[in-house]
Amino acid sequence: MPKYWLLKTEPTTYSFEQLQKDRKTAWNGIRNFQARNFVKQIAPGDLALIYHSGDDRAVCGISRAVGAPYVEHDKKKPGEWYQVDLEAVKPFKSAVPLAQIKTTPSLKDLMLIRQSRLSVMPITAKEFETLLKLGGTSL
DNA sequence: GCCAACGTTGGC
DNA sequence: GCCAACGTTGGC
Repeated sequence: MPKYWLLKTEPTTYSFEQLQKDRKTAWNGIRNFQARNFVKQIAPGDLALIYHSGDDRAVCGISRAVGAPYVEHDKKKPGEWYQVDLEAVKPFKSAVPLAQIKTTPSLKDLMLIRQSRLSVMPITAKEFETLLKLGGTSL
């Protein structure tokens, strides 16, 4: 069984649309211990929803991990950081805005809401399904 | 090791 | 533009 994740990105830096164009990318640049610990737990085949922070503030598509996480070194920030390769699966028919997430009772426990700065977080299968439904999309 | 100052992220 | 939350840095 795949696990489910929510990955946050600033769309002016790297957007889901860009991932669709690239088809596959190394999801990197994570420099936060809590987020890194989650990245290490991502397994090939896991599904990750992509959330745009900043002006969009919406969940806009589905991606899949295509390999195991691997080490990324950073001279400016010593330590072992991790990245993972993702492929675009499909965009949401309609993006699910943060405001809607906040008013949806079954999504009230999303870490996104409680800890807005965390960039990688696990979500439950139920939360994943709920978000897909709100986005008018199925796999 | 503590804490104040500062920087960054992200929402409003 | 502002503020809250959190992380980082540097003085002691």
